[in-house]
Amino acid sequence: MGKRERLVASASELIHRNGVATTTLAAVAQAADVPPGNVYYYFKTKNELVSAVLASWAAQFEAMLDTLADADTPQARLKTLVRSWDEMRELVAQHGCPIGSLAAELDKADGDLDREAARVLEMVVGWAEGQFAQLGRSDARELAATLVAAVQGAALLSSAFRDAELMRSQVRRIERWIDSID
Amino acid sequence: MGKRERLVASASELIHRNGVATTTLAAVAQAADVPPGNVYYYFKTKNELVSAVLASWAAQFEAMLDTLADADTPQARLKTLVRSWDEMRELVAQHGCPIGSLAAELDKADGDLDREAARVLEMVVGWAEGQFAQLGRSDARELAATLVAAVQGAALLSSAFRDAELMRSQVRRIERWIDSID
DNA sequence: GTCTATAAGGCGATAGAC
DNA sequence: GTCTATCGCCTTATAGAC
Repeated sequence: MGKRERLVASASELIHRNGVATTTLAAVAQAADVPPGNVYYYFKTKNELVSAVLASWAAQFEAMLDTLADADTPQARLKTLVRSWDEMRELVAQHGCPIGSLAAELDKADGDLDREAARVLEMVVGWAEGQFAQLGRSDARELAATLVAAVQGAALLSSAFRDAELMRSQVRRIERWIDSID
Repeated sequence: MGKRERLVASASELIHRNGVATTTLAAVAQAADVPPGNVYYYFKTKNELVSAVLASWAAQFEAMLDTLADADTPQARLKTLVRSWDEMRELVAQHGCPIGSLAAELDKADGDLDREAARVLEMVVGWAEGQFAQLGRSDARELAATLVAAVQGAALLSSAFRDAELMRSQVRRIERWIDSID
């Protein structure tokens, strides 16, 4: 793994754990085993590094879409997506949803990183909307928002209460809700 | 309004808008019209100020509970609570739910402010649980988590997409869900 | 092309003046 | 009891050495 790649991976993890504001470039460099201060050779500013982290989450979501293509029905695909938050529930209970908590923090920062974070969330909502549309629902957009909001809200409560089981039970509930839709 | 009170009010607003990490004590002092650096006379540390902000949110929620006592049924009380996020949807679309986004940020900070934030959220979930219990539901805790998660998730998406209507339509949806419970 | 030394600025916090 | 001047630290970013 190249140095630039290692920096993005380290930044992703540290930002998920500590947030953008608290994560220093020195800490990212150390975690990535790169000389401190040298980060600027790969990224002109800290924001550019955060931008690369967001792009990495977007890529990870697109990779997941390939896995999802295996499932035959929209319902099965939606449930597989939702289950991915359950699978990482211990991590979610500790630091929240990586994308959701990052989007929430960047919303309060100035600059336009918040728009990039919104675009990643839009990928998820937009894909879910497509699945509901395949089910013939004219309110597909609202259903997609409901789905993603349920996941994000559960992740927020799960991390606030440090309760991984809350994430689990809410994901199960969302799965039943998906099954109830025709 | 005394200086201490003004400081807490200014801190609440600035933290909601910019987050804890980015909000400086100098900015809080200026907004509260208090000499800069003088904040330390009223609060020994920055964390103590944030703690006072959390206590102020807790007090505001308890004040709302008095209003809620007017409603006759658990359903009516729950819907009135949920509608309060709809009423401040323009603010939510800009900076998210004040309590939810604060809890999310503090979760990533060290110290035990995150536990205080969790306690405020627990007040809300615990109260909702009581309402569902009055409806005779044995799964009252899970229903309460579902309710608060739906609100918090909607607030997160609403602010990420800067879409106040998303908050509105999701609140309406939650109201219909409350009505469907017996 | 890769890395290091250092600068510039801003922050929370303190000590002590009024 | 109230406020001000200032310290010391940390962080991003740059200039220039290897």
